[in-house]
This record gives sequence, C-alpha cells and structure tokens, in this order.
Amino acid sequence: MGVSKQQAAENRKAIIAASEKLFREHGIDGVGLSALMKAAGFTQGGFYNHFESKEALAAAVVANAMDKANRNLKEAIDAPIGRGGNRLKRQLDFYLSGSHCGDIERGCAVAGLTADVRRLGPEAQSHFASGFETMIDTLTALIAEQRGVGAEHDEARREALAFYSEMVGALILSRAIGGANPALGEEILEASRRTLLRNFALDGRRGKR
Amino acid sequence: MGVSKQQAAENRKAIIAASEKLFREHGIDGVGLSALMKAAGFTQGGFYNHFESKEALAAAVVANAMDKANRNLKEAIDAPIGRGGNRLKRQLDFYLSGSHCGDIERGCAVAGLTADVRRLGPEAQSHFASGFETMIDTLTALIAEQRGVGAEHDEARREALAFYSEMVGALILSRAIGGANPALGEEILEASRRTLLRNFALDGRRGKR
DNA sequence: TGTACATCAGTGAACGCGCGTTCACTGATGTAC
DNA sequence: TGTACATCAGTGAACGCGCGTTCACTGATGTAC
Repeated sequence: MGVSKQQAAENRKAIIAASEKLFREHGIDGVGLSALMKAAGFTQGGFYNHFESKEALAAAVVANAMDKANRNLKEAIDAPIGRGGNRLKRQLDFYLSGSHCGDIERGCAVAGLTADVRRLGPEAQSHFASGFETMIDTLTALIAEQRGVGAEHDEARREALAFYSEMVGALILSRAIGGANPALGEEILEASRRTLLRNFALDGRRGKR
Repeated sequence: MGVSKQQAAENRKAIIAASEKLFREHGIDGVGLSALMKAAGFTQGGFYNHFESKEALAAAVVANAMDKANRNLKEAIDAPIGRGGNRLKRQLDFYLSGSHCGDIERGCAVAGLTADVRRLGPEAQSHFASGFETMIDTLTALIAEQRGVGAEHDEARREALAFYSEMVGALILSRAIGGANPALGEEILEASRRTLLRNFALDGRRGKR
C-alpha cells in the first residue's frame, strides 16, 4: 500500500526474477500467477499493476533472461585467463559441466527456455531470437579467435551455430535422461565435451585442424 | 456403447496417438483430457476406462513414441541405398531438413518430447531413457560402419551421442527461433548439417578423418 | 446351440479446484498550488 | 514550505472457466450353464 516509484520498479524486477525461476522449472503452463506473485513476495491481485497479461510477463521474462545471458557470456569470456588457457575451452568445460546441467533455474537461458519458446507469444519469440543472434555473434568472434588469423567469418559463424547447437542439445538431453538414468545423462555431456574439444582443436593439439 | 475387447484396444491406441500429437504441439500441460478424448473421437468420461490418470497416459505416450521412433530409425537405416550413397549421410540430411523440422507432430520423438520429459513422472522418464539408449545403440553401429574396420566401440558410441546431441539441439533451436526469424532457423539447420558432414567425413572426402 | 447374467467401454453430467483476470478498496507517494 | 488532492502499487475477494477426476447409467460383448 503506497509505494515509491523506485520501489515499484524493483518489485516489478522481483516478479520477473521469481517468474523466470519458476517458468524454467515447471514451464509457463505449469505455474500460476498466484504462485508467481507469492514467490516474489506479493499477493495475486497486484500482478496487473505490472503486466498486461501472463503472456506479457512471459515476454518480459524471456527478454530479461536473454539480456542477462548475453551479459554473463561476455563477462565470462572477458575474464582473465592464465597462460596456456583457452577462452573457448573454458566456456565449453563450464557449459557441459554437471553443475551447470543441474542448475536449471540459473543456467543457460537458451537451454532453459528453448523448448517453451515455441509455445509463447510472438513478442517472447522475438526477444528470444534476437538474444540468440547476439549470443551467436559473440561466439563467432570467439571461434574466429580460436581458429586464428585467416579464419573466414562465414565459416566461423557456421561453426559457432553448430557448436552451440551441440552444447544446447547435449544439455537438454542430459537433463531429460538424467532423472531416469544419471550415468547416461553424464555420459551425454562428456561425449559432447570430448567431441567438441577434438573438433575445435582444444584438446592440446593446438592450431587449426 | 458396448464394444468388443479388440475395438477397445484399438480405441486405446487411438487415444494414445491423438494425445501424442497434441502433447507435442501444445505440451502436456497445454492440453486437457477433454480435448484429447475429443481428438480421438470419444467423450471425456471414457478416459479412465483406459488410463489411471493423465500422468499414466503421458507415460504410455512416451513409451509408444519411443518404440515407434526406434522402429522407424531401423527401417530407415535398413532401406536400400544406391551406389555411392551413405546411410549416415541420408539420415543426417533427413533429420536436419526443413520438412522434418516443420513436422513437430510426427517428427523425431526425442526432439519432440525432450523438453517436456523432465516434468513428467518417473515412468515416462524411464521409457524415454531406455528408448533413447536403444536409439544410441543403433546410431553407434551406424557410425562404426561409417568409420570402417578398426573403429573402437567406445569412440563410436561417444560420437553417436555427440552426433545425436547436435542434431537434436539444432532441430529444437531451429524450431524455437524459426517462428520469429525463419532465415536464422534454417541457418541453424544448415550450419549443423555442414559441420556434421565434415566432421564425420560424409562430404565427399570419404574415409577416416 | 440358447438363455441369463456379468462385464466393462462408452456417455454425459457433475465434483472441487486452481486458473487468468477483474474489481472495490487502501493509503503512502507524488504533484499542484 | 504547507496543504489538498490525484495517483497508483498494493490487498484480498470475487468472476467465469476449464481443468483432472468421479459417478450413475447404458447396452453390446463375453461368459457360464
């Protein structure tokens, strides 16, 4: 009752943050507004002071998640790296680690949302697509760096898309399988990790393929 | 009303078939029993003559979809192939084609269900995992054949897992992106297709890498 | 083979419940003078 | 700077609706004799 504009803006962010977690975990159809608002610390009725509809919230959640993911990715890539280290390898090792796989709520937004995006409204789909595009640009630069001078942009981009597809596929499959067969779930991650290390010449045999 | 046992068994199959389509399209939470039964040609009340609960139906749907997928895969692989043709390449070209990508209702069950499996009951998860395992066995044999004599089983299996992860990832990402950005959706498929062709020596440069 | 009865897949209405959304109301914040 | 009033984020109850599930009932199928 009676809240400053600044506080209201923060509350809105809290609703988005709580919703992202619950959406990822249970799917957008799997959680109601009542639960979302409660998780954010409010009662149900206030929802429509912040969002026009549940679909509008979903769009805001996707936009926020993708922005955050891109910021995190750039930050992770820019982080200092020791001698002999490799930015692409570090990213790969993190992405296909068991801890990242287990962290559905806060892990890669693309992997966490991909499956549901198809069933969301056009606004959410659009935010997802443009966020993904940005991510691919970042990854393309990283792969061009890895391939060294003379790397063609088109090929680097193609490899970035393939690289990311495999990481996302492995993560999602591992999560889908891991519940019933944890060993197979881990095997999926490790298989892609090793294969990508080899195909991108990250396994010690440095240089171009 | 009053139906032979054989007819009842067929009706049960019809419910499973209709449910699979609707589950894939709208997600399990996105479609109600009323719609499922109507799609199969029945009224809502009869559902519980066939299934204990919606969750039990989901388990039956997953089991059926994975069995069918494995049968289809083996059939596709065993199909005769022309001179100079390649079974693995044919499978890859089909899987990452635009038509397969667009056919969510009948396309690859793994790609169609992966995302939702995590939120299903243990029985459904178990059916999914064992169906996936069978699929990987088939693919491992295909890749060992591709790699030629001397291929190690462990490596072939690892490559099968990575190969499949990338195909599934590309398909799911393409579907998630394609709605908002069709060109990027197609680019994702094509990027993985070309990358896999190269990495598995299917692009004309035959033989081991 | 015929007859009597049990079975059970089907119908259609109803159950309680939680959904997304609306609304009247509250009261501190923000604004106009 | 003080006062009067509008704004609007919050509450909590209510709305209609569709959900998953239950139930009484129907009548052809299947079984026992």
